[in-house]
Amino acid sequence: MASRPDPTNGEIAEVLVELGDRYELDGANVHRVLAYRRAADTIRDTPRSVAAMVRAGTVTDLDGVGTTLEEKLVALLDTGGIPVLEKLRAKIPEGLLRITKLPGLGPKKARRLHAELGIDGPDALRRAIEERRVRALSGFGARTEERLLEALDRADAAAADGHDGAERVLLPRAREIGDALVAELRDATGIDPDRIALAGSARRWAETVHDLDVVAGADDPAAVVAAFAASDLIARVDRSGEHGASGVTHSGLGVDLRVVPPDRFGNLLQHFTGSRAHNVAIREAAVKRGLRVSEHGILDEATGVTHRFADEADVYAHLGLTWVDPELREHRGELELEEAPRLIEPGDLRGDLHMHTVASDGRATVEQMATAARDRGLEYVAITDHSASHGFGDAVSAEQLRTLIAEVRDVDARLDGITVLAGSEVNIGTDGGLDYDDDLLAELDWVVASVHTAFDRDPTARIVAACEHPSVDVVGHPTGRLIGSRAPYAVDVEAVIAAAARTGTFLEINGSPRRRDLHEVHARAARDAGVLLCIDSDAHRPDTLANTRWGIATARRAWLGPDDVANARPWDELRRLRKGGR
DNA sequence: GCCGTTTTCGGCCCGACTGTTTTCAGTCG
Repeated sequence: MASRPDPTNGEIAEVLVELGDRYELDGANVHRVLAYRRAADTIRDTPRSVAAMVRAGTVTDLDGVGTTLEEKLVALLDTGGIPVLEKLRAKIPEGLLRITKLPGLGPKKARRLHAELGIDGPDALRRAIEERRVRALSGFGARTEERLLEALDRADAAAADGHDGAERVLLPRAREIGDALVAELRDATGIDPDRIALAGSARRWAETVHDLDVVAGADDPAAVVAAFAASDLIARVDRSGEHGASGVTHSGLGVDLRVVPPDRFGNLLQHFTGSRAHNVAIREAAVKRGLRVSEHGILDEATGVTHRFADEADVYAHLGLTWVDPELREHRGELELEEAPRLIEPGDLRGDLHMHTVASDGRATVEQMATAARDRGLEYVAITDHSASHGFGDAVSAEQLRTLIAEVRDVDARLDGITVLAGSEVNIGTDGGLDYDDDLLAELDWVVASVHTAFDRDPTARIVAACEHPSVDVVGHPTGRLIGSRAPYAVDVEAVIAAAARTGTFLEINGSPRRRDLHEVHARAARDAGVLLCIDSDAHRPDTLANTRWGIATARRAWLGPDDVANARPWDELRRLRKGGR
């Protein structure tokens, strides 16, 4: 019998989400639906292969995975499907799932539309509204018909534009707008600078942001709301009241503003920073102690007293929890911490070991990159242009690499205040081999090995082979994903981590905001396996040297401290840590 | 469907808003 490849954790999670969605439309108990979604979240966040855990009989070790789900996962692995999912697929039309994505239309209403009017998707819904049949149902009215028709039109328009209308923007764009808005509101109102902040996923430095949350504690909320409405950054205000407003930026990013009296700013900031899973876990734990947590305060049910805090740290203290940095608030064990970990900070980075120059596809010279890096406070950089097989006319032949090495040596000798290292970002070939011969590679101070071609040609074996090479210091962007546009290669990250640990190879956290590769979950697993991580900019111009900030964000979300990061060390220390102590 | 300092059954996080209703269910974040 032909064996099928194991589903990835992401694929397993998708199946469970679909099961939850279809169960919900089938009228299942809401907690059962929630159980599927929670298990999906846990599985998506698990760094090890969940398929392997299922085979080993240990999958119920995961939070929220019990014997029933285990049975379903066994079936998924053995047969490629889950019987009840097939039944639900036959019973619940695909189009019904689609219309629950319309704002204002949830599973309960969709279920009734299906049961009572036979509506099985967007087209049937539109027809029923046009024939005024929807308003005849109890609980529906003319206003609901109007809103649903608008929502259908917007969904069609978004589809015509080639997206699904629920876009997430990359963090740098979101933070640029969010930080500017916060600064503007602060300047316009004279509010205490410690009582206004960007919250939500932007404050957690997530990879992408769905909308911005701005929270404030002010004695005069109306002034903050007025400043928001007057801001040039806000294209349209959709709602406005005495406690806040919501609107849309010129680029279509939604913004929610909430304002409370200063004495409860800490509660508000905690609530809107999230994540949802973090907050749910906090509230569940609090309930067991007779406390009810919300954005308005912490209610002690025994005394009836609501405790409010101006500072977020006091919210955590009152709940008996360790305050942790926002980047950790993803319900990945942070609530069990007895002490907040010292996370890596931008100032901890001493070097940047992945950047390009005009020798390949960069825009600046070796000297310009080195000078810019020095001005940013770095002690050392490695110049790592693409290697001989890169193509695009940007390839660096062996002869050109020798010339480049000489140029780097020259710049290093002339420039004070920074060490400039000769390196390369070497392609890993389809056979796992590298572009330059071993003697030339051995001349380099620093070698990044990356997959840039033939992503479907066994990337795991090729990367593992690169780890075995004595001159390879680090694997660059190990999974090759581009956030929102390209899935990771089918690489077994566990196997790569194991190979890196065994061979003393470092793994990169590429700081390009659309890469952030390794992902935080894998970076954390690598650290736990004893692998050192490199946080690099992959800069192609002087200004993108700043991309290490996004790599730092991923590292912090991976719980990494300075000791876990190779280039948080002085070069003299790091050079001795390279494999073989070269 | 999961889970246990309320422990193998009976619960399971919180509040605002909306539109539909005359007190609330559904949706959303």
